[in-house]
Amino acid sequence: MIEPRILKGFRDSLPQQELRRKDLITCLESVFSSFGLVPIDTPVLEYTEVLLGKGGGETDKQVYTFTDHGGREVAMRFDLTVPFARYMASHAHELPLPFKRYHVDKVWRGENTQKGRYREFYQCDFDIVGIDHVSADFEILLIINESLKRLGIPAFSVHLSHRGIFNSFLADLGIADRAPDILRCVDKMQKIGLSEVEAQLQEIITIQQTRDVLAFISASGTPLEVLSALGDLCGKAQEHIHRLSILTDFAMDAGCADTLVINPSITRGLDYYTGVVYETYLDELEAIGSICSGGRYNDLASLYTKQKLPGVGASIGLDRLLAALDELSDTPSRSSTADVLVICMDESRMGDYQRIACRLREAGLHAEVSLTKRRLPQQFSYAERVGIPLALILGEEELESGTYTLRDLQSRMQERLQSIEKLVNRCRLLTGKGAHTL
RNA sequence: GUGAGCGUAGUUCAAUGGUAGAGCACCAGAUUGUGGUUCUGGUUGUUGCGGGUUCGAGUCCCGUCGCUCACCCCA
Repeated sequence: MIEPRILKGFRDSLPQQELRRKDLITCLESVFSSFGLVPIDTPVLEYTEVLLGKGGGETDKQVYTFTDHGGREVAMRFDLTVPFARYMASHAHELPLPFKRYHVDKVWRGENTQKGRYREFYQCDFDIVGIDHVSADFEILLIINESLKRLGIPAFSVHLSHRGIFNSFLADLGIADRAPDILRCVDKMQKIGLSEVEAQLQEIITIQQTRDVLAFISASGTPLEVLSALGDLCGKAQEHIHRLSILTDFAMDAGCADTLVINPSITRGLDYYTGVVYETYLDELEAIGSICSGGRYNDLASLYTKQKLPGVGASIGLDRLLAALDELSDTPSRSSTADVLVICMDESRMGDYQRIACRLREAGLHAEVSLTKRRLPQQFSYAERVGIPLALILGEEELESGTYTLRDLQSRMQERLQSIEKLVNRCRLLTGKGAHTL
């Protein structure tokens, strides 16, 4: 016998979790579509040189690579953004610009595991490519907002910053060459706090420079107040600050400014961001970290093409978001999609059971039939355990008289219905599924 | 990848180196067309896996796999 084990950092998904994930993805996709974004797909495997580019970075060590049967050096995608850059370079001439896409799929990273951090996980990306314009930055912000609202998340905030402002500020201090280290350090602000960041910064730059940097990232208040403070600290970045202020104006006009926070300590670790950057936190679950982040990257496709393809986008951490939704909602999750369980009273009447179940299915209801005769309590318990709300009892009496006994498993009330139409209507009412629902 | 802690029944947890246990859950029956109570009976298991020390290992040692935490990085 072979032990049915699975690899570290890889997981099976039981129906209960998988249904929740699918529901979540369906909801997000409907939001994306409502903005006119279209779905795309790219291969799981790419040439190693395509994914790693010039290479040398920290991500290289985490990428699964191997030599295929034809001697090619191949790599599994570790995010959806880099393959997308390659995709745009390959197909830009076939696509309308600006191009808006979304992509939800698995990616792989061979790093060490931790709670909520796995070697195989889902990413959910949405981007607008082909224009470098504040309107695109704003639309991404709006999509983040709408997504979280539609998921029923009560309170969240989108933290916004701009790489260009910070870089210009660092250049003024004469420490632009250490920008990547400083950004990485400042990015930990949320997690390790101000004093720890200060200590780490002093190992990179002077005490005075550290004070300046801390003053910069500590600016807080309303978006307008922060922008004004940044303007004082960083005169050469007026263009970038102006862009953020237009973005803020748009957000106010669109009625989504209440979730907006300008937070200069947000930098994003990745070095390919060049403009606005986003991080999204749940007010009630800050400890879980950012559940949606992204930003503007204006040089991403330059590895693959001379054509200028500026883009802006964001990525939702589905696993984190699922964990968050689990904590926030108290509704029990189901492991069935059925609305009605047709009870088996007599195995020789299976044809009748399925015939009636099909009538329910044609009416848009999900009907599952018990395949063997078991004691009634067992069939009821099964339905309740997997989350099927209704049971349809078709015994000798009902089949002879053409009637239907419908039981509400939760209330344990049941009633006799005189026709299939009445049965359908009653099921729709009890499950909250209107006639229009499919 | 580096460092640390943990791994016993489906689950939550016990067991001075000396016969592997309890609650909950689960299954069967009392009740073959009605599940929430009660009663009776039952399975709870190669103590993650593999070696070693010992008369004897869940317990001590080594290795391995997995989980958790920190670093790193990030979703």
